[in-house]
This record gives sequence, structure tokens and C-alpha cells, in this order.
Amino acid sequence: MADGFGATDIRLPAYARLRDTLTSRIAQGLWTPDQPIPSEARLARDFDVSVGTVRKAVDGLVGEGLLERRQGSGTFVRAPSFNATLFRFFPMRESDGSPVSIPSSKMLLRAVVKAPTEAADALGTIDVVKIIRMRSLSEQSVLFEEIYIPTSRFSGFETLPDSALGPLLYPIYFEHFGVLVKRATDEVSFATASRSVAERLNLQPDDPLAVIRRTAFDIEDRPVEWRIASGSAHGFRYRSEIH
Amino acid sequence: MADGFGATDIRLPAYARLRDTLTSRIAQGLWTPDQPIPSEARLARDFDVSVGTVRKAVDGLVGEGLLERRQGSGTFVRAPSFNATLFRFFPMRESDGSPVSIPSSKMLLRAVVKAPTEAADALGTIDVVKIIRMRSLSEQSVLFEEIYIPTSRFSGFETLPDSALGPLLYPIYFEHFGVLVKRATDEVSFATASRSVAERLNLQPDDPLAVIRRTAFDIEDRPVEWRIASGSAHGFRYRSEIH
DNA sequence: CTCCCTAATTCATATATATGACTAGTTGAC
DNA sequence: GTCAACTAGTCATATATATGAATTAGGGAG
Repeated sequence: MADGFGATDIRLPAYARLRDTLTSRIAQGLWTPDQPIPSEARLARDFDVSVGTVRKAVDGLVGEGLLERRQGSGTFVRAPSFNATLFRFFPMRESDGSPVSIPSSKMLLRAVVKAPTEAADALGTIDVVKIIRMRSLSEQSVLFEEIYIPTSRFSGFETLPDSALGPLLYPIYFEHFGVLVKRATDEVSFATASRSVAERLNLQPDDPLAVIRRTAFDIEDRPVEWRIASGSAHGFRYRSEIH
Repeated sequence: MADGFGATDIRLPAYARLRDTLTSRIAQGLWTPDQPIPSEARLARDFDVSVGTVRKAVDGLVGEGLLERRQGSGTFVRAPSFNATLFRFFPMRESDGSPVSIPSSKMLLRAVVKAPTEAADALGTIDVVKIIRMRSLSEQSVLFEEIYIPTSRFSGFETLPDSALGPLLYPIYFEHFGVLVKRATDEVSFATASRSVAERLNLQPDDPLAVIRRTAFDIEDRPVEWRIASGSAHGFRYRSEIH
């Protein structure tokens, strides 16, 4: 490893190896979003490549949204929050037309359980922590969520004090367990409400539901969370851009 | 215009101006997907920039999906078909589990009309051709579509011979009217079937419907089509990747 | 005719270098 | 203390060049 790249595949081109090395450093939290990573010239010296090669590596990570360039001041790790909120499927508005303020979250259960089939398939393990949440917008119950995370990555989640639990899970994953969610797959379908779900969402049984199944992946593309969320189909709206 | 770039903004950097110039040539259909555009070295000579600058311009267009590089043979205009089919929202399978073969399309109406409000808002004009289509998978009616296209861009569409009309509209737009659809926005929501739509889709009135509203844009980002499509919510499934 | 080798062409990777634009911090006049 | 000017550092743009890898076309041996 005299080349300074670490454990990257030597057959890959230099820019790809550097990109992978940088990715791994970001994943390790070696650099924080509030200060610049080493300059392009510095990285070029450190890894013994030209600045052009550094730029190409960084270009890739900027494209992936991991890094952010600021001309004149440096290149920064991007704050880890991609907008993954499931509320984007339910763009509710106040009666006066203004956007709803702050989503709130009520955790109804945290327990170590054996994962149901779908979750186990997605996560590759049956040892999980199960979380049940009710999510609301301006006092109104909007989304009912069942969430499964592997105990192997989230040991002790079920015993975290309530005070450590904000309304957003992904920052908790990162701050307490070092798990950085980088991407997710949401699959939307329609169903009708079971009695129990209907009750929690203030709907009638058999009312139409939008059901979203999500698998979330970390920076190294390992599945780290599976969830299934339900909300009234009447509030559902989704915009998909195709190119 | 002694610089060969054409009517691009002189304040922009060279690579951006070249990118815009290339975009416009692609839009004009000057280059076809079956033969390479001029080589990087050639473009560099023609536009009096370095190959590095040409690469950067081409990189952008490759990223946008307009061009495609093939090492050793050249750079090609990409076949204009981004996968925009609305059937992707209804991933039906045969009873034996195999994927459904070929979607078919039946045009029920073509007429010059005044656009309804939503379509007029999206297109910026009320003078449109209205198209009604029924779309089917293996003999089964799946999607009911109302489509509006501005007469200013599609004059004479309503009188095209049936023989000119394949199952896909976007190739027709391009071949007969020079309109290249480059991107589209699909907005999915949920409703219940009116009697007439229910009848056409073999559903009961008040059965749940997935409704997709699409606005399609050309290469210069002008809206060129608005449509509203309905299908049974039970067949609906959509996968969204977030990064 | 078939197959292999060669050569030419094209994109892919990589280096070295120069200049411009922008930012943030420091200096210095007032 | 304030504010303008300066400066060092950083990314952005651009050029020139070299070598590698992949493709295609053509020629020659068999």
C-alpha cells in the first residue's frame, strides 16, 4: 500500500481508486461538514496523482451528492440529510393553503423481535429491532409506520432514552450508531385499511390506503433499514421526474 | 460569430457554450443515432478549443443522456427513447408470472378542441389537439388516457393517417413534427372511478383509481404535451429511488 | 473464402501547467 | 473601531500533450 490508496482494487484507474478511498474516509466520519477536506493540490500530493485526477475523483462524489464544492473556500462533506421524508408523498396543507409546519413523531414501540419475512429478506437477517411510530402533521395522524433495523448494526437501540430520540431517525442512526443512510428505495402501492390501521389513522376499515415499503442503504450499499408505512390514499400525491 | 459557436451567450465559459451549441444541433436532428458525431479532436479544431474542453462539454450531454460514448468507435446521439411508458406504474404479469408481452394502443378520438384548464395551464395555450386512447396489456384494458398537444407544434396531427400511428406517441412527435420529448413530470394521485371511466376499464364505479398527470417537455424545456391517465389502483406499483 | 494480424481511429486515463474567479482573513489608513 | 485594500488559498476554466484501451477496416496467409 505504498501508493496511499488503501485497500482499493489495483486494476481500477487512479481516479476511481481515489474516489473509493475518499468515500471510505467520508463514511468513517473522518471529515465533518463544517470544515473543508484537504485541497485538491494537497490531495494530489498526498496520493501522488495530478490535480486533474483529483478533480475527476471529486467530480464523481459531487455528482453522488457526497461532496460539495465551494469556489474560493474549499470542498466540503455534504450534510448527510437527503430529503427522504415519507411526508413527501402526503403534501398536506393547512386550511388556509400554507404548508404544514413541523411533522411530529410518536414512538409506540421499540423491541427486539424476529423479523417478518419481507423485512428479513430485505435486511438479510431475522435479528432486528422493531419500531412502531405514528407520524402527524399539525395534530393530524397521517402515517403509520413499522420499522425494522438489524440488531447487528443497532445494538441497544431499544434501550436508548426517549430524550435521545428526535422526530427523525436517520440522524439518530448516524450519531448513535455511525450508520449513514445514503440512499433508499420506496415502493408505493395501494391497499385497503385493516381495522387496526384504520383506527389509528381515523379512517374507516376498507378505506383506500397508500402503502410505502422502504429499504434504506448505507454508504457501502448494505441494507440497514426496512419499513412499511401506510397513509390515507386521499392525501397521497407523488411527483416523478423522468429524463 | 467568428468563433463558430453560434448564438450562445459570450459570457459563458467555452465548455458551456459548446455544450449548448451541440444541444441545438442534436435538437435540429443534424446528427442521427446511427452514426457518430464528429470526433473530439475534430470538434476541438472546428470550434477552436482544446480536446479537454470538448470532453467537458460532451461529459455534460452524456450526463443528461443526450449523447453516448463508445470507446474506440465514437460518440453517438442517444436514441430519443427514455423509458417514459406509463405502464411502468402498472407492472402486470401473466398468470404464469412471466412479464407481459407488448402493450397495445387504441386511439378513440383525435380532434382540435379548446384545452381544459389544467391542460391549458400546463401548455400555455388553449389551442390543442385532443387525443383519447385506451391502452392494453395482453387484451386487458389497463390505462385510459386523455392527451393534449398544442396545435402550434402539432398542426395536422388530427388528420394523420392511421397507418402513421404506432403504439408510441413520442416517436410520432419526433418523426412527423420534429418535436423531441426530453423529459416529463408524472404526478400520481388517487381517485375513484367515474361511471364512464369505470366502464372502459371494466371496473365498478367508485373503484379506486390511480391517476397520473403528465407534462412532457422538449429539449428546450418547453411544455409540449399534457395528459391524464387512469388505471385501477390495485394494479398500481411504483418504485422511487432517492439519493 | 476464412481467419488472423495490423493499422488507423476514437474515446479513456493521466500529467503538467497557466490563468481567472471567488472567499476569507489580515493589514493598515483613517 | 471601521472599512477598504491587499493577499493567500481554493476551486474553475482552459490548454497541450502523452499513453492506453477498444473498435473497425483492410490486407494477407492459408
